[in-house]
Amino acid sequence: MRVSKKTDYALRALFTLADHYGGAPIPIRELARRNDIPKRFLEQIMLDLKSQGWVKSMAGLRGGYILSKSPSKITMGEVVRHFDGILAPIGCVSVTAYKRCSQEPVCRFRRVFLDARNYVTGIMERATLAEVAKGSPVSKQEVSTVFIGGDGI
Amino acid sequence: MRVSKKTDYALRALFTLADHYGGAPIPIRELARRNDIPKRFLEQIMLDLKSQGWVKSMAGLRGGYILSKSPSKITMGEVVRHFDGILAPIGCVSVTAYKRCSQEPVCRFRRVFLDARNYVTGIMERATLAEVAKGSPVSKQEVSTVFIGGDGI
DNA sequence: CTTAAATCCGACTGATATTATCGTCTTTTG
DNA sequence: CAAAAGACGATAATATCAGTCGGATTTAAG
Repeated sequence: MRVSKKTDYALRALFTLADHYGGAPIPIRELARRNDIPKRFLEQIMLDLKSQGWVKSMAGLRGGYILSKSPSKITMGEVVRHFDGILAPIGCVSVTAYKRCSQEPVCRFRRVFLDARNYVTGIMERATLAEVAKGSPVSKQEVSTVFIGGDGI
Repeated sequence: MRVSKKTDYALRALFTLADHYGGAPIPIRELARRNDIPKRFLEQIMLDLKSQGWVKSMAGLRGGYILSKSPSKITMGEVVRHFDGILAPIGCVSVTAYKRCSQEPVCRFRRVFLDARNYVTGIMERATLAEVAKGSPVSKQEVSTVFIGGDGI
């Protein structure tokens, strides 16, 4: 799985909308500002999210976007799959975007990628906006924190 | 982690060489034929593998390639990292190719990708050519994962 | 009924990565 | 010396990424 900027931005926007679920619509300008996303780019993304039925829009003054279903009904896996096409690291172990490989019958390492795929799709498909926003654990051994990038968080 | 064709081809060639570790050198033509890889493309890849110290070459008649170290000393993780640059799904959770993100202090979903990264790098770094070729298990059998959503597994 | 704020739509672009291909040169050994 | 092999540098077609742009439409408030 590789997560593109587009997916990243889509998730940022969706989590913001999840925080305000039930409230007034939030305009793109505000979503862009709060999540540090190029506004014109986010426009495209929001239209895409709308066509997938994850958000609803209201045009005009005081318009904007809201989630069109409960945050517990949208998973990170769906979103990544929609924008990046695949959760698996390689086509031969993908369920939803399987691509045949001539070496499959004799491949030595396919099972390793399959293992990775199984774990990743597992957590991604269970990662609903609601549960993730709440901070519910995602895996058994979620270590307290791993500091990456020098100065931690 | 996304696995490119180049990485895929490199792994195919390496596993073939691992099978013949200690034996005579195998020419590119043969590696290409056996693994269904464009020969001219594989040339490039083998040079790259050589510059990384994973294989050695012998020019001339009866020449070809051999592994330059034991199959137990080369991991799939190293190979993927070399060719694709990153094992993590996104820069903000990468250790070896960390990229700062403006939203990191407030990001809701980073931890989910971090979890995926931790699992994937774990198995990839344990996946030596030797162990994988042998068929040894590489995962940690963490079947009873955590339930994020309400409906369990 | 005008206007400002918002979404909607399609085209376009520049940069980079991917997946190779090609021509030529050098090295080795039977 | 000839055949087979690797070494090296250049080129190229295509795809993907990450936006940008211009303008049209919708809506609520004044």
